[in-house]
Amino acid sequence: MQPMPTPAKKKAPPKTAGRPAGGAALTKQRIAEAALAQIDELGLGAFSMRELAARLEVYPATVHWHVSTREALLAEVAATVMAQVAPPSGKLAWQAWIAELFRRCRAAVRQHPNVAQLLGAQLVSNGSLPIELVEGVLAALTEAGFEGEPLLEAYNCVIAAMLGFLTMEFSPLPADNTQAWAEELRERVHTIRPLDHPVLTRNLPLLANKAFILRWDNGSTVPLDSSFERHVQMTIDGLEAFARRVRPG
Amino acid sequence: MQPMPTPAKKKAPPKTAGRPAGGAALTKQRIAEAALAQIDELGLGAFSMRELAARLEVYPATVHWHVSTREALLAEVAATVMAQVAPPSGKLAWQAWIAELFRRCRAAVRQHPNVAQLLGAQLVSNGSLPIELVEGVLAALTEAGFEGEPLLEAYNCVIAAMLGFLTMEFSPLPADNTQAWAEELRERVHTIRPLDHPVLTRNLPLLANKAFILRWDNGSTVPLDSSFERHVQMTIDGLEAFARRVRPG
DNA sequence: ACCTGAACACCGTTCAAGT
DNA sequence: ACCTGAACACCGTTCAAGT
Repeated sequence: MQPMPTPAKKKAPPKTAGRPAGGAALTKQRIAEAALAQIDELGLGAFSMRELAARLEVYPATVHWHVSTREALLAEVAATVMAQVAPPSGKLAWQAWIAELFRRCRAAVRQHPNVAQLLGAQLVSNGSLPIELVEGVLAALTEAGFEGEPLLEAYNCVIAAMLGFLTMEFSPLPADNTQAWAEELRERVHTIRPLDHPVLTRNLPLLANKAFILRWDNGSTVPLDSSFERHVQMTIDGLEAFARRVRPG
Repeated sequence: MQPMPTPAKKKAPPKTAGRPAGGAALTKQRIAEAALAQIDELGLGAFSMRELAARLEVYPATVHWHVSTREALLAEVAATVMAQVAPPSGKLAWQAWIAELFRRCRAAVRQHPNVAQLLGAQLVSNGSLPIELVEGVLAALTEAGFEGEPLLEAYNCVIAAMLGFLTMEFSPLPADNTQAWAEELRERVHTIRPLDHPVLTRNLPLLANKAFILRWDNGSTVPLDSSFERHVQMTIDGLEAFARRVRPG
């Protein structure tokens, strides 16, 4: 089998350079959508610029003409997924607004779980999240009574709580998912020595594959619904306690 | 320049197959250490098995004889970094134990910030964290009065709070760090429209490069010390509120 | 302005063969 | 058991050249 220079996969029409005659010109938007689809299907680990180009039936260099870099494209994808997460402002009390934000954010990530690792674990992607989200959180926290340094701290805690949990809940399995690894971890979890780790041993049925570090499936297969709800509640409780410390009475 | 088959970088001694005569045999441990050093220097994005092999002065295949896969090696590295984070048990009240755990964990990650993204954002690495950490958190939460389903929930909230924050604080910059991106984000942050985002605008000096989503440096350059301390406090306050809900009185 | 065609400098992993 | 030497099947990105 000789190398295949043509990007087209089937019945390759004779291609020529220059802007295509049909209105189907390639745009940054279309590329980001195709990238998201590819990531949804295969995961971020298997995502490649070359295969993306192949699906769009263009040469790899063409994609680069529009997006500059792989990292920038992924940031674009992350931004797309998170575009609509901020609830409308001015309708809810600050506690309810934050709870709503958390839930909407999780809903968005659940539709595209493979982008989760971009959100918290890449500064580029993180930096491309919608500014409405930032403004909304700040407004809610201001309503809660925070200002100055405590406002910064509360804001960071909220964002970390939200994106941090989701990053972990949907963190990807090993690429070579022949379950060999899952079997090994399952084995490891079930052969814990009772005398050294009594609490863990006692609660094993409760924890196995449902608790962080003890999981071999991620949130796509085994969602952590109740833990997430509790996390929302804990975050708000924590914020209220913080507010009381800062502004007593 | 012709291809360089020899792995040795300088004054290549004549190499022969088979176990080396000198006691300097390659081990999984030594490989993991070298990998960690390489990640510390160049970042996870620039880490490669081939360069690792070159530094160890062996062929790439030799590394694979010991570690099976790149992902497994990275999990090993993560485990190494987190090996000693769990505080000794039985000496501290549960609140103090958890606070101590958070701080020790952050101290460990600060020494090797480039492994941060492994901890929360990869199920393999997450699954290889020390079991003492798990047992310790469970013991603390049991002392706090949690059992059954609430114990699972509280545990997940604690782990997510801890690793989630650190994953975000130390999330890596773009690989091609010619500051072009940083300049762009800085620009974006400083040209926010005041009428659309009043709270953000008003607090910009406080937030710029110190708040998530508004940063162009990560925790290695601009540590979020006070926010992290607050996060510890908020987590414990949240847990106490949760405990009160579960076990009133 | 937008795309082709080809090249450059890399990857992780596998495998027969050596000692 | 442990390692060499080479190959396989990929990558992201760049660049001259076309239209």
